[in-house]
Amino acid sequence: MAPENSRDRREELVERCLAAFVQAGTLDLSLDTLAKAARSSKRMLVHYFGSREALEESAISVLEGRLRARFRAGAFPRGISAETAIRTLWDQVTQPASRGLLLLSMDLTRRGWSGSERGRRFFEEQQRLWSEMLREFLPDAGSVETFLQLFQGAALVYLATGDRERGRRTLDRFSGEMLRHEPNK
Amino acid sequence: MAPENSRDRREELVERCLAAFVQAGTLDLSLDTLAKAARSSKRMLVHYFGSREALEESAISVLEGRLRARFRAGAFPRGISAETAIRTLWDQVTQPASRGLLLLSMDLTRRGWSGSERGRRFFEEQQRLWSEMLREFLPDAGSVETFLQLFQGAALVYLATGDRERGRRTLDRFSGEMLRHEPNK
DNA sequence: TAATCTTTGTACCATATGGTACATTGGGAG
DNA sequence: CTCCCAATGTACCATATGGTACAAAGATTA
Repeated sequence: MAPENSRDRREELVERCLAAFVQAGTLDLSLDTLAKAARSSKRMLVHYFGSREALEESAISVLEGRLRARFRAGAFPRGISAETAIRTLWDQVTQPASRGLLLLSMDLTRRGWSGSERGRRFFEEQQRLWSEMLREFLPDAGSVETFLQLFQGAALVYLATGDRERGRRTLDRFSGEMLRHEPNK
Repeated sequence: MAPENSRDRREELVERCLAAFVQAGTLDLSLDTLAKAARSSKRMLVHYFGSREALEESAISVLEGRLRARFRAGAFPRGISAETAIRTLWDQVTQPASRGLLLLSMDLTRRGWSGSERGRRFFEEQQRLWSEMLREFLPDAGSVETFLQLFQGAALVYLATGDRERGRRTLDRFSGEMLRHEPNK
């Protein structure tokens, strides 16, 4: 069913653009490329969003909403062990189908450290999200902090090499450490 | 002393361009910007290197040479503890003066995961370098692998937030774990 | 129906970019 | 001195990019 009013059309366009960004693994698509991928035209993108910047902002907001839903606190069943949660996270994030999403997140993070305030905000929100989600699986704030950094390093290695195993090994090792110090509960 | 022959001039130019890349924290500088930073002209850059791509290749090679010298196996005195070595590495890498170098390395790594074969090669060489350097401080290959990923995640967080402390904390924690399992030697 | 508002295409523009053509200079070799 | 080749500047070109002008075609409303 085709969208009826202008707001619906805008929303449909932003969905399609986000899909294109995810597929490309970056926000760095020209308006023409983007429009083609979204089955629209540069003319219409500018018409509905006013500028490329505004379009990007809309797409990022939608992306953040999705990630919030997917990685919110309580996204995993309460009962499962830290090992299971960690393993599941890694398997999800490094699924081939998720690669675009991971690349796009990394692209935003990179924009953050290259000076983009929006990129920095995105990064900080993801950190917060994951921290809250992990708090119920890991024993203390320090282990959450370590996990986050280890996971990000693992993700970076995965992106650069395509090898899921390196990260899986180190995360398993991390889980093992958890166990050794917190063998119960 | 001014360079005399054509090869010297080329080398001087590549040094200056590398310095510009480091200062910018990325290879993504236009030839004009680059030329200005190198006190030369686009015309001359093309004259000496033939193309932007060749220029980048030269600069990357020089960069790799420097990193090889700085992070080679044996770069640290044999006797020092893993804690000291790790702490020193972190302090060096996150020194404000090193920020451009870190950014540039990350930029190359990103190019690697965005499809650049050269970027991938750069990344793998750095991994190899650091592995060899760390082998004499860490007890086994697994801990080296974990350390590398943790360090890279820490560096990413440092770049995105500017906060050196987060990484310092998790690396100290990692050192502590080492100690707990390998209290002697 | 007439008037108005939204949507859309086509052609265009200004700017940036990597790179080239051409002419000029300047120093060393014969 | 003259010839030649490297070095260099200026102007230029083709392409890509974000964005705009203008006009036409629907759709909506008075």
